[in-house]
Amino acid sequence: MSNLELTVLEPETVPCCPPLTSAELSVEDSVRMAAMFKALGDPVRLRLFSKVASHPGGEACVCDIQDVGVSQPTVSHHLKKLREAGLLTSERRGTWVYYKVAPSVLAGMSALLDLTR
Amino acid sequence: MSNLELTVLEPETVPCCPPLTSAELSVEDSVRMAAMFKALGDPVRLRLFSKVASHPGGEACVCDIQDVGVSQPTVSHHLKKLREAGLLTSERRGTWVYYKVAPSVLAGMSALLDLTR
DNA sequence: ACCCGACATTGACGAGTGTCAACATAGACA
DNA sequence: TGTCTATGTTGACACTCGTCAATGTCGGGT
Repeated sequence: MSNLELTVLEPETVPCCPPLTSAELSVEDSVRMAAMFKALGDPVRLRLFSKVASHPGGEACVCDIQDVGVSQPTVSHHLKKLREAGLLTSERRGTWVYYKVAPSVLAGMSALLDLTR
Repeated sequence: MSNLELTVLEPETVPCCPPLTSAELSVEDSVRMAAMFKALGDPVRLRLFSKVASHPGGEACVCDIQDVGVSQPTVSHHLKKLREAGLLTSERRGTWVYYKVAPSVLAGMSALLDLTR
């Protein structure tokens, strides 16, 4: 199931946009990128994302990262949002579900904010 | 007046955080950075920010960028949010108010998302 | 078959957000 | 002073969001 979502998001691995300082964002790009920024625009989600990104191997199961001060359903809800935004992918292995970052999308966001060029 | 706000935001020019992939974000940092991501998490705001950032000289008056499909008060409202998030600074020169990007803050966000190191 | 632990979904609620019309303010210029 | 233009503020409204309790689902073990 989560594999299907991953497939859907795959085409977006193409580098999104030139740096913000070099050209004005198109309407469609602004909608797409704003959705990603929005996903990181909540402290709990940003911490969850940070925990996954900094975890050894670049992936973590929910049990490793769910200590963020909110209830388990809320954690699950936020992880779903991050997945839907294309920032995380999930995979079930036995009892646990593992989340990992979607590196190409992150690189796109970084490039968008790059000021050096 | 806007100069006062600029002064308040000045201390945040210190590079915020290590890259997300290298260490887990602290609670306070996640609150602070999430507020910035949140400010860019609306398509209209992201386009306004893009228009300012890509404008020659790195600054633009409202009249240059207000063609984003919403009313003038809404544009003003969004610019205020971007200012409060520390992403833009404003300065009145005669009839027009000029907005420019706060480069150090942007650099901090870019560094946070940097995957190369 | 049963239970238990890991994670997701549903439904509900208060708080926050984006938007506009109406109005206010501040400079420039006659 | 008065008027026009540029921009900000206020108040209201529909809608979205973050959160939790309750419940559901899926796998592993006994």
